[in-house]
Amino acid sequence: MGIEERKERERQMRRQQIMDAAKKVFASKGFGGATMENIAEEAEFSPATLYLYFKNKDELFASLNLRMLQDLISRVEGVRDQKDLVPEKRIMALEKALYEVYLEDPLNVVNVLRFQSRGRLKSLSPELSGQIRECTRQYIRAIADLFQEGVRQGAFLDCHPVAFAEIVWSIFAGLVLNEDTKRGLDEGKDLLEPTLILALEIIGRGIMKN
Amino acid sequence: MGIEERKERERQMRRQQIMDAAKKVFASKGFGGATMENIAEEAEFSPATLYLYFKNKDELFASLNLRMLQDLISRVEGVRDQKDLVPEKRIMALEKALYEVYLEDPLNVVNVLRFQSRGRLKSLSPELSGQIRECTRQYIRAIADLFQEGVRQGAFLDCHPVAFAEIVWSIFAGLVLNEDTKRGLDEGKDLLEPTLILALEIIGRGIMKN
Amino acid sequence: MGIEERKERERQMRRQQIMDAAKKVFASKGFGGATMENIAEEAEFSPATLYLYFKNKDELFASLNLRMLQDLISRVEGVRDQKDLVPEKRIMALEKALYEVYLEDPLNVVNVLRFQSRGRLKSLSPELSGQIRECTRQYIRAIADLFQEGVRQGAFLDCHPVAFAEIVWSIFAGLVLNEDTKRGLDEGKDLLEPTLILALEIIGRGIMKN
Amino acid sequence: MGIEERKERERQMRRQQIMDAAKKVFASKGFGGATMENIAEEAEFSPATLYLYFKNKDELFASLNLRMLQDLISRVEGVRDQKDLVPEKRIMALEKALYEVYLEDPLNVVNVLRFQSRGRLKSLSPELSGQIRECTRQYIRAIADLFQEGVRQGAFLDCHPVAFAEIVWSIFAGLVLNEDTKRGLDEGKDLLEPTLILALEIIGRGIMKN
DNA sequence: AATGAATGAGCATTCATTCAT
DNA sequence: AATGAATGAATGCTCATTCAT
Repeated sequence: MGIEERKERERQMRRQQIMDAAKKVFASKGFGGATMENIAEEAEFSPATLYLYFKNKDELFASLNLRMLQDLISRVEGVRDQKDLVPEKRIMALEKALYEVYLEDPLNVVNVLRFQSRGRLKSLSPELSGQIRECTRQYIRAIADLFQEGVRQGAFLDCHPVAFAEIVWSIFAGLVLNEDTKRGLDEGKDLLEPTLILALEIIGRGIMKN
Repeated sequence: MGIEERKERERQMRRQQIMDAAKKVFASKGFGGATMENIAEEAEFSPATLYLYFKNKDELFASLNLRMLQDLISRVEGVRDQKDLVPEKRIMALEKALYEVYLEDPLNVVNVLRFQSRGRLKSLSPELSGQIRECTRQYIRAIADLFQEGVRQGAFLDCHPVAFAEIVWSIFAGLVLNEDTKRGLDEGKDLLEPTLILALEIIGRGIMKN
Repeated sequence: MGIEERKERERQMRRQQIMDAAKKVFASKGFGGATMENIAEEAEFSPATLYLYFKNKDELFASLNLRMLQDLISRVEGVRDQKDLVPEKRIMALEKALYEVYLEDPLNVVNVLRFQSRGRLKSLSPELSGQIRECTRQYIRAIADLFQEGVRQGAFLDCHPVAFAEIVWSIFAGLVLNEDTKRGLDEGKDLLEPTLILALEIIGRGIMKN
Repeated sequence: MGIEERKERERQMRRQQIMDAAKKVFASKGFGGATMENIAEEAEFSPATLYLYFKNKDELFASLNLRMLQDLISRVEGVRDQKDLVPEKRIMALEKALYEVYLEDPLNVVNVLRFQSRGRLKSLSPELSGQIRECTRQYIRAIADLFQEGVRQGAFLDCHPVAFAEIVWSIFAGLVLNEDTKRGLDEGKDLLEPTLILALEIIGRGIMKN
């Protein structure tokens, strides 16, 4: 019925509302520093209400991760599927995709990277942590595919595509965290993009067959 | 004189003792999970005693960072100063240096990387955050120098050496964190070194002239 | 008319439904451990609906008490009214009546006994606590009457019948709780009935004239 | 050393202080109604301090139980060991002992009885719950011994002494709870003792041979 | 120098209850 | 009549930190 649908839609909107608030708060205070009350306030709900939509703080945080990962996946898969681009261009398109994910929500990307740590999030439901695991596989897979294609075309050196994907991802993650650390030390301006471009150029050259 | 020195030496020893304990505890429980009492127990001191040697938990943690950073610096500077190696070899020596830092104390490297965030760094005393800033500059500088030398010798493409240094460092950091995350998800085995080698090989090829 | 009656009947049925659910839930989790949501789920209603039939959790619980007390009263009065039995037999019939009340719903008898405490009773609405008071009077009265009759017949010693009634009731209550406690400690088997029989035999002998 | 001893003594005093406060608060609000903060206030400590002396609320409460049970045991064993009394007198001495335990702290006896329920106290350490179990055995054993002695002397009927002990204990517990319930309903005065005396007289007569 | 003792300030989470629909 | 949604108000418990001794 239309009424059922509307209810469900409203429910999703409120969930979204809470996630948006959480994003802001986690971004400004970090996971440990943010309290459920902070988030509730920001979302203009009572703390108890948060628990109607998320089982606990860990799951709320993880849902943010998931959202970011899904965004990442769709962008990276987009690049993977642009089969018409020459390999070099695709590496640059990958750079762009990663950077866009970062731009979407810089602080939260940092948080996700920092907290996606072994066992740090203790009370995740199996489903959620399964989904996160799955997403992680998926974007690594997409990057690997993209690279594999270049190998197939004879453009790239033939090395383990998943390792390669992890390297690309690590550069991204490492640079993002490095940027955050530097700003913690220096209040400098954001130099992520040029460095990321440079990095992927080097990588690109590095795997190009002669 | 002698007596003063001895006292100071003893003081340093106890400091060391505490740092060793802290390293263990932070490594196994993370920063947030570790309590000052846990650390005190491990160090066989009372919690109050810790505060005679470290202003607070953050600074104790940061001191650990510092130790790791100093280790890192000395190793990287060692590589920089081996002027006789050909550029390619030096990049591999750099890889080795980074990996040794990791091996020295994997869990703590992870912790350092995860927690050196904007928010946390700002809460440190000016001296300590100054020292950390200085160390960060120093190892980045050392890597940059090492690379610069290659440029000077005409072996490497001429790009911003500091950016290059950051890229190398980010790969290291990113791979280390990635490894840790993967282990949290999958309990897989440690594949850091081969991936790190591959990464630096690619990077090496990528910056080689012609 | 007929329609009104039907409505009322349906209303009573739903009330009953809720009470049945509550009985189960209180029995398995205790008063403090049971939540209104638990009960609602068991009753297949929404929590809000419970409040259409009971003012609050306390009153819902107390209604259960009342039901048990009414069962108790009718059984005890049944014994009292069996005027043809010789006094000894009537004491044994009383034992049987008490034990049947227990069998009817052991866990709830325990709950009633444990929670009918000063503090809780005072928080009930005057009507409900009045009803409970009345019931308590009634079954004590019935036991007292039963005993009084024995005195009148010259079979029993002449002591305060209400005190006697309270003693009998206390033995029952005490043994039931003791049984429950023991099971909490030892997981032993249910020895209530033989002990209850023994107790009433002793009591019986104790009040028999010579 | 004297200094060690003094410290230990002080520690015990503070523990005692907390237990006294807890006793008051539990007595007036019941277990569920009392908060750790209430107790802390009454004890003139901070809530956190309570946790230096008791692992959690359950254990604090159970420690009170233990104290009461130990008092009970020592009194009942006292009666058991007065071998010179004739059986009837010893039953009355038992009555006195039980009543004294009650007088020592009426409200808490009620609480102990109400909450010594299967599984109600969830987070007890095995030691503590073991001690409680042991105490329960001990006082039942003592009453049983006392009765057994009467059997041996040929004064009492020969029935299962432990069952007998449980009956006596149940009468006591039942009357105490009944008293509390009545006061919840009526604010009447305390009639426990005469009823308890009567009950034990009846019991006494009931088990006397001929 | 070392610490036993104490605590202030928090914080995630729960749940009985209400009310607009 | 029934309920989905929301929440106010608690509360047990933790921990970094201090300080008298």
